[in-house]
Amino acid sequence: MDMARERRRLSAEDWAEAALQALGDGGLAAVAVEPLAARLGATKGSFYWHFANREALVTAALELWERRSTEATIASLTVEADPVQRLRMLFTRAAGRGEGNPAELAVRAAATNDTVAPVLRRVMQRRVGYLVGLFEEIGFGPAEAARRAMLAHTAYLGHGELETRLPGTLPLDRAGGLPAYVDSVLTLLLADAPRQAEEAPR
Amino acid sequence: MDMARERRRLSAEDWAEAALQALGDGGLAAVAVEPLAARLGATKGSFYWHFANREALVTAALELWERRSTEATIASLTVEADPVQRLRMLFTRAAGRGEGNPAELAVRAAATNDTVAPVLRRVMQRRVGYLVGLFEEIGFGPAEAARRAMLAHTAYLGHGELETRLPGTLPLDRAGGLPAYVDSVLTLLLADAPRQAEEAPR
DNA sequence: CCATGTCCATACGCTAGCGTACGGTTGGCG
DNA sequence: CGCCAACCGTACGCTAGCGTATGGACATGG
Repeated sequence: MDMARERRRLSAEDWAEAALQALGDGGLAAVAVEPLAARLGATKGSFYWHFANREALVTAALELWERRSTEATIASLTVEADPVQRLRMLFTRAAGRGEGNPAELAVRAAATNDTVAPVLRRVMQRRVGYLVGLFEEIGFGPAEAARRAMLAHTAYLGHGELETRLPGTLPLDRAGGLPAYVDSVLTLLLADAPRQAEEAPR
Repeated sequence: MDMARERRRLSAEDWAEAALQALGDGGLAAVAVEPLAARLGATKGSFYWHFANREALVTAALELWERRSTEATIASLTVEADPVQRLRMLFTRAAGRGEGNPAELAVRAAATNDTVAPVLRRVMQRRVGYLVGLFEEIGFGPAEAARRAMLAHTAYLGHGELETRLPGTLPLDRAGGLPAYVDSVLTLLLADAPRQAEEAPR
């Protein structure tokens, strides 16, 4: 009677992986040593061999998350040359996943935590920076690009929150569904797009 | 030597008020009986006279929050007749407060909690519903109004999150500041408005 | 084949916070 | 005044989770 639960020894990565999983499932509070140990079929003895304390585990999980978020964004980046199409891809991907991005939501929900805050800040600044570049590439001037990037980003944040936390709150059923919404948002974000180079704010 | 801490007896409202305060300050986890008792200069004996358990306290605090959020929105509503101006007011108020809305952020961060979820859902649905009505009043059809309301709402959510959690992440310094941003967002949200597409003030 | 370093289980102590039991105040009313 | 009910303090038990101590298992090279 060998269960699916294998009996091999655990590495620090195994713990970090499980921690990230738990973070997505139950929030930062769920990144707890003893529950995780039980989930992994091990005990605290194993954990405290690999990590100094709980905070180190949280840090490791966040590192994992940060790396993957960044990689994912970069992956989306390299495919398409046209910035407008890149923007469309980003929005489609962001809005597309059914249940949203639980890990990110958990990280954001724990934004007040001292371990979490700097990681989150880095990720967001990278994102906004990328978006600003995108809008500049499209042809907006620096100021207008920053404003549109910020609108795009905040809309992304709010959307993800609604999608994963309160599904069904979105009034999309009578609004043509998600694709129509993405189209609409993109249209608004690109309203009055200049051909290229600079533009003068109204 | 009479301290500022008065010695009068506490009501359930006092506890609920303190709980709401703690919620804003330290999140849902900070709504804890013993710390609050200490903060109020009382003990658990008092608390468990007024409330059955911690969850009842959380419920009371949320009730307080829900009522006030609703009242605040309604208050903003009754002043101005022009829907475009109402929208502008909403955005200006939302973006204006310096440190944001800590209580709301705490509630949203605790969205997975079973006590919190229904309250949050109600508030958000009311908000979105109001926004949809606003955009319809402006002249958009139901579907388009829903989409723009959703964009407005998600942008509001994301903005509040950034403002209170990660101040300084907003790339507004080189984008003309917050008023310019609000103008820009409003312009985009009202792009191609059917009827009286009048907007321009500075 | 056994010794050493790696990895883990068990057992323990400690803390914060929930909830209960119960006795003591306090204040208004008869 | 005196009494009853509302209100509160104190003490207690309980749980979950952190962190430590220590001995044992297990592989692997000498």
